[in-house]
Amino acid sequence: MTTPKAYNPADIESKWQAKWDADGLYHSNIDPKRPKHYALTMLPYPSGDLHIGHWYAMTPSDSRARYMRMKGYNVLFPMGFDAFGLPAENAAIKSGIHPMVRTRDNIERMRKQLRSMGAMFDWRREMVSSEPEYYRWTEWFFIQLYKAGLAYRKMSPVDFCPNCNTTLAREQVWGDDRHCERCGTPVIKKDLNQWFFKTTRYADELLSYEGIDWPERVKTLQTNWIGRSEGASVIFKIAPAPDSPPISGNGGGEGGVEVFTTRPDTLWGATFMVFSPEHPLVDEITAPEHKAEVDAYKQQAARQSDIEREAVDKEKTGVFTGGYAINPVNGERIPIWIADYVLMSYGTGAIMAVPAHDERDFAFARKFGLKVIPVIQPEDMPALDGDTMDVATTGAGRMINSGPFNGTAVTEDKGRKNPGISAVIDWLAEKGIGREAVNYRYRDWLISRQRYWGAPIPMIHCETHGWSPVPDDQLPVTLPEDVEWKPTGESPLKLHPTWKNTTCPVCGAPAERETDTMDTFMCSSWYHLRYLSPWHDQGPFDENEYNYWMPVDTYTGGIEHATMHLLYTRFFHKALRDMGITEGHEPMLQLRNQGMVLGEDNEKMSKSRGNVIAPDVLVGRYGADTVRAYLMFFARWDMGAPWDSQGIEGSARWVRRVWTLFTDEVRQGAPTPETLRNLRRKVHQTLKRVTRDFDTFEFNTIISSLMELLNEMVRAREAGAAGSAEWTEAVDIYLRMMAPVTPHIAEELWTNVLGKPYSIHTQAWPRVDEAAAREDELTLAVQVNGKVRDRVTVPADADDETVKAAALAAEGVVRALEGQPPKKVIVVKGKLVSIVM
RNA sequence: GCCGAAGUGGCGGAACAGGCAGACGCGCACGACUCAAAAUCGUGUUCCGUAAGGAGUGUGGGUUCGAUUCCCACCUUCGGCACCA
Repeated sequence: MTTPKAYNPADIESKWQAKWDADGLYHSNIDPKRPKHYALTMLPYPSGDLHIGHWYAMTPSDSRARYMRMKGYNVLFPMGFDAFGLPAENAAIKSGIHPMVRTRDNIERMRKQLRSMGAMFDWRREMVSSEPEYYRWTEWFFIQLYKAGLAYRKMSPVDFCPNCNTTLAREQVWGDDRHCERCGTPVIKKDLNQWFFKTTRYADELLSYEGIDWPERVKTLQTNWIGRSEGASVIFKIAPAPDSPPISGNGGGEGGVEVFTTRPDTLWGATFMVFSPEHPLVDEITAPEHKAEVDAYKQQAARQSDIEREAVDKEKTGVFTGGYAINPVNGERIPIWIADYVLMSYGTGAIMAVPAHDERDFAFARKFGLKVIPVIQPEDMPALDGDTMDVATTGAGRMINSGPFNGTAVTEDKGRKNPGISAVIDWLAEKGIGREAVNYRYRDWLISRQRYWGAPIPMIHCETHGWSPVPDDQLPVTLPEDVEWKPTGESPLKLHPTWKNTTCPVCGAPAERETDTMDTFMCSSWYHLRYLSPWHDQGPFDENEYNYWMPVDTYTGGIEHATMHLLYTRFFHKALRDMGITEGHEPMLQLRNQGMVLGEDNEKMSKSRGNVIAPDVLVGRYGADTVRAYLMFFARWDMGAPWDSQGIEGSARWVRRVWTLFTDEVRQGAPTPETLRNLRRKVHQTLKRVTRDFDTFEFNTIISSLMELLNEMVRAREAGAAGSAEWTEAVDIYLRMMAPVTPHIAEELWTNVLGKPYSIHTQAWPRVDEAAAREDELTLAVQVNGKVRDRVTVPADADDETVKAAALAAEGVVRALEGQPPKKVIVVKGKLVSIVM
């Protein structure tokens, strides 16, 4: 036994961290005898310093991983770094420090900070995405996707600063006028040939969440992001101008343009077409007298961001091209306009406009005086008149002005479930004008980046043989260190004098490497696989490790990744599954998201606002255990909350009071049986709640339950309970419950102060004694006409008649009844009695 | 504008089958210990009211013996965004 001493977190924490490390206490190894639990938390970008937000994400995740370990699972809880990306390259441009040097320095600092957390990370399994041992396999995965036919090249516009001569990320384009963050020059669009993955091939499968326990919120976000809609694809022929050459067409054969619509039942009401200003046919269809106007409109549309173009309350704009199309269902000649509310990136970039039954088309038609023809008559409305109607109707009704379909019922349903739509689709197919079609908002994944600090795209281009993947035995294609990363308008790798020169894998002739690098989301799509065996050099992972640990059982991280990262990693897993590399349909079975810690001013934390909370400072002042406890306590984990630097005092007090209670000299007293019974009951009730809350990720109530039990124990100790068997049990269970939350002080009290066998972190989670947790008697509220008038205490097993009698005899009830007999008495077992007068 | 989440004391939050609103903590007030302060400990703390009592979970309705919880309408805040054809 150690003599009582003051609580000194700095000493305790560094001592135990060193010992756990030396003993390999947190090494996770395959053990077929135990059930496994792969707990994964989103890996940080090595920005330089650990942020309180990292702690908020990671420490509750660590606590839960520790809890699972005590429950008997063989737990894997790894950590690594998502180390490629823009900030390191920007810093290099500004300061001249090589991205690799900066990244390695930052990682070194963050590793230290992460260790101060006292988490159960198995550091032998650390991965760093910017090291060749890792990105060798990122490249290898690219090649597998390429070989599976999932990678292709396509022209695609990027934001470009003509002054800095560089491609800009969305975050580098500032302001309403869309200028370059660095120099203020207005940004332009530049078309580049880039690599894509066919994520859309998996769109339908990604819409199924079968077998995974993910928050509804995330599933809804992903579903909306994929945006599946059912309808029809219809070809509109372009009406040739009297003396112009024939029109080339766009996917619709000779002289036709393809359009997707969810409302083929309204085709007879299509009185004009609208093309996106970027549509490839615009120049061809534009009549000479409209050319100047069309070109001017195209220019101003290109200057806007998608978000501006998509703003709902914006006044509709557009110009007439002078061209006409033929409505295929009735042969009408209809004008073609261009407008920025039609986006090239959605559907086919051209729409048929039905102003009578679409709000945007209606606003557009009214503004520009275009024809409105109603074709769906709602049942309970007076006959619609295209000239006088003042709002588009979008609901159900019967088809009118629609040739063979007049009288057909149209419901509110979408797609084939709607009889009107279904009938028209069949008719279109029969006539060869259109077909049933499904459209997605989801787009293929653009992975090319005109950057240095990323994984090279392992492709070689030969004049004769086109693109070939780099042969496996030449992987990885490593980044050269001697590059010019100052912006030049080209990928830095392209400017390197020799790096891009290689030979064609097919013919051996001189050839060039791809000089773009990969999107960092590519690196983070498979990092959970690298953790399994970062030492493995025969493949991305060791199959034995995969077979034991995968899939990820619990994935924790921020909600902001709901649509990008979490969809990419699901796509990745499914694509690899189809190549036989992974198994199962989903990589992560359970997902839980934490909310955001805001600054004390209730704003998002940022350096520029000066409201950033540094965990290092807090650890220095209070110790890691207190910071961990406070982060679990101060807000609902899935909600987050503004930081409160006074509130942490409460957690600090709790930790100190535990220390005092367990290190004070034990003075044996003469406790009453009731004191001991009450203590035991509280202990097991608390255990029950804490167990449930760990299971459901409700961390804040774990801490408050532990605080409550501490208060009870302080009272019991004053009543002489210390030294009793009940007290010994209470202390034992208390420390086990505390261990996942505050691992250092729990270990110190367990091993050093109480002299129990090292380590507390290898102990089993205690079992609830239901009999001990049960209440002997209950205090019930008695309501008269819904108002609490008194309380009665009855044995827990009292029958309803006994309870009723006690309630009616209670003083406050008698007074409220004023001598009148109750109309009804309701006894709610264990809760209350409700009397109706 | 649409989608999602949320509105409970001075503050963070609790209430987990519709059943005692405000657990736990912060802050505050008073007290003990101190020459004093800090730390620690104790008591109190939703609002109105001296009290009895009354009101009260964003607002207005509804269902119910009983609603923070369920239903309808609305308001506000936060997050995301697609004028999605």
